[in-house]
Amino acid sequence: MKVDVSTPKTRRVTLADVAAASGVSKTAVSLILNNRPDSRISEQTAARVRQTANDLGYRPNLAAQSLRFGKTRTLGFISEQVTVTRFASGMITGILRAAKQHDHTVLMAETFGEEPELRQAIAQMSHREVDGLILGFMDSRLRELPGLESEVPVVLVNGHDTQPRTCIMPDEFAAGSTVAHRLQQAAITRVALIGTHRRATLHPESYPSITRRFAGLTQALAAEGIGITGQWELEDWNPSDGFTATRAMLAGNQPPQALICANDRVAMGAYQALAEHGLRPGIDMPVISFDDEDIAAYLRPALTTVRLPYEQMGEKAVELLLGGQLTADEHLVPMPLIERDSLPARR
Amino acid sequence: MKVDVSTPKTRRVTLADVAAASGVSKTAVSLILNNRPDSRISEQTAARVRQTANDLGYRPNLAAQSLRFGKTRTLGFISEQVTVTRFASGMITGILRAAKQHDHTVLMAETFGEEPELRQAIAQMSHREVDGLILGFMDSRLRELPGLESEVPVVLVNGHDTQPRTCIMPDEFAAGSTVAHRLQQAAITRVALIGTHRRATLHPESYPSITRRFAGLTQALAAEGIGITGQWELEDWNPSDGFTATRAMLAGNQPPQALICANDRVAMGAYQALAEHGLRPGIDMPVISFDDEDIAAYLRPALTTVRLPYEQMGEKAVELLLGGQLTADEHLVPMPLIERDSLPARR
DNA sequence: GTTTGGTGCTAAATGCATTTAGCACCGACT
DNA sequence: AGTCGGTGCTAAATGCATTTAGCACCAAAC
Repeated sequence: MKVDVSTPKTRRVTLADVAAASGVSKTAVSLILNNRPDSRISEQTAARVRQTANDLGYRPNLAAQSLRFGKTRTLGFISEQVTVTRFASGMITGILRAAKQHDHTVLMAETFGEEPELRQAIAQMSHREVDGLILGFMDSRLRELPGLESEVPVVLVNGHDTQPRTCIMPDEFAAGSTVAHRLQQAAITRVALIGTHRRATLHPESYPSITRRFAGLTQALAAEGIGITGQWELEDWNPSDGFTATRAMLAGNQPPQALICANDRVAMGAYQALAEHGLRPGIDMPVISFDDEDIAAYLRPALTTVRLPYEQMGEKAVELLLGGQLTADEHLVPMPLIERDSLPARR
Repeated sequence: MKVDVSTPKTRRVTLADVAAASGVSKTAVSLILNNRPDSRISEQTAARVRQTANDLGYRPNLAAQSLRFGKTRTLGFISEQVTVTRFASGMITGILRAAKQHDHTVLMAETFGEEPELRQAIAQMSHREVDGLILGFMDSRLRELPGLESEVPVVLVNGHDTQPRTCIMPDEFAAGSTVAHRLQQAAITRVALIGTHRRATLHPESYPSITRRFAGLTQALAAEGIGITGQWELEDWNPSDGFTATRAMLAGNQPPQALICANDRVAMGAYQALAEHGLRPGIDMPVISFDDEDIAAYLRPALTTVRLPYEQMGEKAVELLLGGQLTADEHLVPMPLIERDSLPARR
């Protein structure tokens, strides 16, 4: 059964239609429907026109409005990798929610991590005359943004430009304190750091997030009087890396009282290595981590971790863009501790 | 240091500018730049105009074009839950990729699973005059779509309407055969099914995907001569559910030779229960599953699973929308088997 | 009586690209 | 000489909402 469900256009109702139907000029209708303050239209006429507009189901044509105003009530979101993890999703959710609040819609593009794609997406978006542009990155590498000479206001989320530019970052440094303080409360005095980042260690200025995460951690641990038994440098932060590192750590002769994992995936690998060693994560060996990906809740015991607040970051980006004056500041968003079951209760 | 990076608009280059700069009429410029076939403009003039347009960096104003054509070269994507899992992300990626190929951009909205939000999003999008609408659902419940009397062509991804409507579904039934056949190749003759779905069993017509998944499975297993030692009904399909069910299964007296898990999260729970029982997943107990979420690759041993092809489904949605005649058919997209390490090699 | 000030409304211009209808000119043919 | 058919181009209309400038009318004020 082939049913054609493509639909022939019925002509839409225009301002002129409403004007004709209510016997006034287009001007009058426009003034009335937009509630222009000093329009001096009689309340009678106004009521009649409003009624007619309503009956006819009139909605102003957005293309026409855009043409007049040079504004589209649209925001562009260009993301490096939507595909990867829950991160971009959180960002999208925050952006969508905030945009809706401001009666804006969101145009999406993805660069798949490629620079030409990024350039093209930026061109595409400014061509579409978005009122603001949000660039979301997945790792916070410093970068030079191509093709951004255009006139669109821009906010970077989770990344920096070599130019001064408005950007939004998670407060990784403070997160270090959060973790150290929490460990101190659990009366832990010796920890192992599973997973520093090789490239970040080599080029700290290129990986501000990771660098701050560990700087905050080291400083706060020292302040709380917690010793570091060792730290393992990794190329990547996937479960298999965490597994290898933890295994190596366990083969050493300096057993820590708890594990700080670079992120949740590393923690997952740590769980696997601990299990292999007959150690129960969270009981025989407390674990705390960063990010709060989906898997954090899936692990057994569920992982206590410091959340990357992507949703709030997305919201904030919209607020800044639509809220008026954009200044080239860096905005830090706090990272909340998500208490689950991999770290003994405070005492 | 406060640097103002909001940017005052520089007037954009219009067709009239190009016309003036090259000393011809707007008509001529339009004809030339759009390569109108029988425009009878001399090649000399054309070359000159093209040069000027290029020098000035002229780009046609899309609002003006939309106004004329009533087309926006924009697709709307309304998703039930971007937040949840990699699924919507895969869909987005596919849609974005295909849209770009057709030189369209994508407007996003999210319903957060609420019907009023869905209705509003649909209204919003048709108001924005999108050229097509993609509705993406996360569970494939049959549903009645609100506020869809409008004139926009629509494709549903992973869901059905009570109206005849174009929709795209994963080929769950065939996936059942894939799994059964693969098990047969591994010489397995008795399996346990971890996780049928309570609500889906009660209302099969409301959960076509789940229903088909198990119908395909049951039928194909029978055809391959593989026996089912038992199946566990679950309320939800999260790791904790899989854990509970597998534990119950292990307490029984009919040990299977392999586990078929309802999805990857269930499989993750099954891994945990097996480990608790001293059984090594994939070695002492082969496991196969459905979906191919991120965790499938993270598990140890990595999980062999049948992928939900969301990316292809997103692409297909765009192709159908932009490819001309839309018919109210259901399109099935094959689900590929992703071989990893939780099922012994074929022989 | 006529200037002043409201009041209630409208014509026309604007933003920009596209398209229809058609003008002006030239060479060729009758 | 007059007509026909090209060729090369243009003026004006169109799509739609908003805004500026201003018209027509009436009452009050001088």
